Order: sequence, then structure tokens, then C-alpha cells
Amino acid sequence: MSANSIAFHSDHDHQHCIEQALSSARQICSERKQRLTPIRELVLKLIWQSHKPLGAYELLPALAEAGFNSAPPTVYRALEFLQSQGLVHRIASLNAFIGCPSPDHSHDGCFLICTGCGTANEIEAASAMRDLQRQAEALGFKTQHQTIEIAGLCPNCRESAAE
Amino acid sequence: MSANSIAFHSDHDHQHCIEQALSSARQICSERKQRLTPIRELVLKLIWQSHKPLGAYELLPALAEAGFNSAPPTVYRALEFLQSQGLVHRIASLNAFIGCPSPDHSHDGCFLICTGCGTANEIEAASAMRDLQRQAEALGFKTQHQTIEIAGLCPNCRESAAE
DNA sequence: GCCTGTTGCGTTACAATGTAACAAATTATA
DNA sequence: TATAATTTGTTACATTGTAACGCAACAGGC
Repeated sequence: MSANSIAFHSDHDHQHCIEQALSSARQICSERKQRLTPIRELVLKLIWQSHKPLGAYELLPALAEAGFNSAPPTVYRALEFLQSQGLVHRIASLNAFIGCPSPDHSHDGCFLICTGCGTANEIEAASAMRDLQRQAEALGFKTQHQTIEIAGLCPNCRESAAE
Repeated sequence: MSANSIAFHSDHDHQHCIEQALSSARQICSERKQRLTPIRELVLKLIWQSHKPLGAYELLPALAEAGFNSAPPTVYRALEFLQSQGLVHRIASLNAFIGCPSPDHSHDGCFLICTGCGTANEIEAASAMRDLQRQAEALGFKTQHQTIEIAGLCPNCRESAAE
């Protein structure tokens, strides 16, 4: 079962997703000799527990509950680290963060964000990027990184809206 | 001369660009029976005068200079109107706004944003979007609008960086 | 022209998001 | 264990974006 095929299906074993993401993160950080500290791991877990992208300030109360300091810099630093390791992505159009389902290899992602329920899913944008890269290159523009986000209605909300 | 071919060329007659954009905006608003008020027109002009996308708060001083009220709601309202008419686009990754070179017809745009000098240019993303749409549709996702932004180095800054 | 409903604007106050700077604590490594 | 590097705590603030309400300007019908 690929990551994409579970998109927008709320009936999968999400607890399993979370554990797998955390386990994978631990392994990746270990391999790279990076420290997945308790705060960083907690932030990653909180993000994975939510199907909706989470804003930085939505994470703060949970950090406080877990006994950590909960000032903004704490969570922003954790997020910065997680991003640097490709474990989470920032969704610019939402000012929010979501877990990356494939942090082990670099890739061009695109987010499908439901304007109904707020859930987001990452799909592969390699082919679309090739197209854009070609145009950019023709203009002499050298790509560093990209932001591709699509807002719309997920299957569930589409159905609800049609009723 | 297409809009794209002038991308990243600083030696074009930008004054002409601005005047054309304003004239086009006036016509579009007139056709749609929308009111391009002095504030709205000034905001549009200020945005076009800058090659870099402008933040809302960067517009405020110029509004004050022109004798207008310059509280945030004023500029945000103008920007909202201009966006609704497709005259400006918001660049999510920068929290900034840029003029649209082809506001007369709907289109899928992609922004090439230079991390060196901050300039941005819009290119066509129709073909890339077709690709992403196909994937989205396969998942039952109905697209409403998209955000496609590429950060990188423009030809000028690329050259400077290579020195 | 003049009324009237609608739209746009002025104003205040505040909410939400993000960072700079420095001190204290923790960890890795010699 | 000493030392350097990294991580975290803490304070204070910068930036970005909105809600709410009253007044002003405008368009359209009479």
C-alpha cells in the first residue's frame, strides 16, 4: 500500500502511521548523527497525530502539558530542525506544518489541502517540476526549492458538499 | 514580445509596463463594473513600480505620503480587491504581493522568485497543473486554486554568485 | 435634484505568527 | 573531568493579519 493510496482515507490505522514515522525519524537522525531530542520527537509526534497541518502555536499547549517550556522559540526551533531533516514540511499557504511520509529520500512534493476539513496529503510532483524546471532553465533561472500546494475539496467533503 | 521574454531583464521600459498595467486594470474594472478607486489604483501602481513582491506593510508609508489613511485594514482591503480581480497575486512563501501581467484571462501561474535580489516573475504552469490535476482527480480531489512558487537564482544573481 | 441602499473607507483595538538576543543547561569529545 | 559545541529557557519584541463599528461616498431609482 503506497503512501498515496491512503490519501483521504480516514479508516486506516493511523496509530501505526505515527509509530512508523517516529521510528523512521529515529533511524534517519541516528544515521545522520543528528539528535532527535525529546522536544523534537514530541513535536514530530504531535504533528503526525493530526491529519490537519498544525500551526506552531497549536503545538505550544501540548508542549506545556508534557512539561516542557512552551514559548514560541522552543517550537520554532524544533520545527526548524525537523524541516532541515526533511521530517516535516511547511505549508506556506497555511502557515502550518505536516509530517513527511517519505523523509528518507529527497523528492518534489505537492500538497492537496482540503478547504472543507483541513486535511492535507502529499503527492509526487516530480513530473510537474520537470516541466517547470525546463521553463525556468530556459530563462536562466536556477531552482533551489519549490512550494506547490493545491487547495480544493477532498472526496469526503466533495460528497458532503454535493448533498 | 511576450510577458515571459522580459523576465529578469532589468533594461526594459518598466514605466511603460506600469502604465500598461494600470490602463489594463482600469479597462478590466470598467468592464466588470468594479470600482478601481484612488486607493486601489495607487496600491496597484506601487506594486507594479517594484520588481520585488511587496509586503502589505511596505505599502503603508507610500499610502501615507499620498495623503491617504495608512492603517493596515486600508491596504489589506485594497489588496483583497485587487486579488479578487486577478490584478495582483499573493506569494505565500513571501507574504507579499506582485502584479499580474495577464489579468484579463484566468490562468495557472508559477512564480520564479530570486533568493538573491528578491525579484519575481510569473510563468505559465498550465502543463504542470494538468499533470497535478490528473493525480488529484485520481484521488477524488477537486482543485479550487493552487500555489506554485519556485525559489532560486535569477540569471543576474547566478552570474554574480559564480564570480 | 434627492432619497436610499450599497459599497468603500477611517479608526481603534487586537489576534496571530515569527525572531533576536543572551543566559543556563545539557551533551559530545578530547 | 575539562572544554567546546549544541540545545533549551527566557524575555522581549517585530511582523503580519483581522474584527468590529461608524461615517462617507457613490450608484441607481424616483
